[in-house]
Amino acid sequence: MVAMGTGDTWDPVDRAVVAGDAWEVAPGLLHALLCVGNRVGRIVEVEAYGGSDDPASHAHRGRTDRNATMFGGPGLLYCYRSYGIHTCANVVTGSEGDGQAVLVRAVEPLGSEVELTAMRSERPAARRTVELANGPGKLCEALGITLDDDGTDLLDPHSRVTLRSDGMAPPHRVASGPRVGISRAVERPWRFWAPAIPYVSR
DNA sequence: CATGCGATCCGCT
DNA sequence: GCGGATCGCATGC
Repeated sequence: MVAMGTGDTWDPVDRAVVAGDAWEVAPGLLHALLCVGNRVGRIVEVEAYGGSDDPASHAHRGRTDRNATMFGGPGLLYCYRSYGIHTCANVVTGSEGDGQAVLVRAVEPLGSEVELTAMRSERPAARRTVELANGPGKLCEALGITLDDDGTDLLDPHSRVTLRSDGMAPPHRVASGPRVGISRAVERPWRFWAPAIPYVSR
């Protein structure tokens, strides 16, 4: 059985953890907790996106109104609208001005039965718990992350959306492969996931 | 189970 | 105008 508790049961991760390059930070975020109030998801799949040197990154062509948060400094939450419909959530990494971020692609839903019920009601299409948050748009809908949360400091314990750790270490072995849904820089194996976990995407 | 497509936003061509 | 860091439904095997 998983640990139960509210989102503020645990401390936010240290900012130094997310101050490195995205491709180095990303696997270390596996098993961390993405918390929105009492809704909690354990991160089981991520993708790293670099700054101007990464053709697949939103930051590749520099700063715009949409991606400004990517340049705002490590620990911020960068939210963007995908395909006109879905919201995706990223943890900004590196140094201020870099434009690096880690996309959260899937979480294992945790929290109390009350919160799990709330998440299921957000996603009636999910027939099983495994399908609740096994995709970047799905997890935002299940947890209640919207574009209004863009720019949130995930490491401020008082923020509505936070990045925390309950002490569980990242997986001993991390699986990696090409990022999903991109056409450039496909050769970079910057998608990372916890192997043998049923909550990953696709 | 595999493939196709619509929804509909943002940034670049 | 078009191509995405997507998802869910419809269709057809």
